[in-house]
Amino acid sequence: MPELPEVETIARSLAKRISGDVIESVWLGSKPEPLKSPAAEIAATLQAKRISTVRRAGKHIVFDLESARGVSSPAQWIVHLGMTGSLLVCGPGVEPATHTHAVLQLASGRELRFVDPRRFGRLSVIENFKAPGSEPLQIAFDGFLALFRKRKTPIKSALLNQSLLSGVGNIYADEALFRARIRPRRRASSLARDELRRLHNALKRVLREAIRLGGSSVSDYVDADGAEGFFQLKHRVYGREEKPCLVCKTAIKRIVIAGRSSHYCPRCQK
DNA sequence: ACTATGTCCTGCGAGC
DNA sequence: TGCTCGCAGGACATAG
Repeated sequence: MPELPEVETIARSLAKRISGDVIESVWLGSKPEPLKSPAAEIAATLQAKRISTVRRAGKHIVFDLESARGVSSPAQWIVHLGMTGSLLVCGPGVEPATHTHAVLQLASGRELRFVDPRRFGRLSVIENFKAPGSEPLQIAFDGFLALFRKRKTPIKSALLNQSLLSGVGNIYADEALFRARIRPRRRASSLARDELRRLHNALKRVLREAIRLGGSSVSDYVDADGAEGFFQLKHRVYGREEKPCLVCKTAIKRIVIAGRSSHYCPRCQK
């Protein structure tokens, strides 16, 4: 489900709602699948901690923890939502959704629930988490250029590689490439400097606008308040196979690159 | 070191 | 109505 704009939206709504709240108890589902750290370690790290901040790093949600007396702790709870994960703040009376894998009881009386049908999401605790790639909204153009200059892989695959850029997923890769007028199968190393300039700018514009609109709700994505995003209304190629290009009316094509569907306009994108 | 492919899961809609 | 198939916002392991 979630790429950078969706994760940013979720992190902001969580920060607004549960910053300062204290984790009183932790329940983790019996299937250990979604746990990257041992269940006992996660429970022990979260227990009795105050959530000082919630923020995004790449596609990860980072909960900064402190001891309930306010002493900051290096420990962080890291949640990766995979394809279908969601974090919901709700009252204790609300019936838990199927595929609820973790429930945190908060001192305010509310619960923070992690729900994930496909179980591609991951929970872990770690000290001083750092996402591997660069933040696309932070990296300067020189750094952006250096990431791709020597890669022979298609630019679409390079954009999805989280150790290069952190946070770009399938929707925003396609949308940025359309706006930069670059075909997804082009080898990254074949892109001229001005093409990479367009791509860098297009990616930043697309991500910023998507954050402003609360992300893309393609099937069932909602933020921690249950609110939908609206960027899906601005998609120009993603999910528009065979529909007319909004610029030139040519039918949008769908191809598969690295196992992921990729959408582009064969006329606008070179 | 880089690149391509398969696999992990459940659920939904299309087509028969 | 009920089935089978293909597809889905992601990231790893593995093989070349």
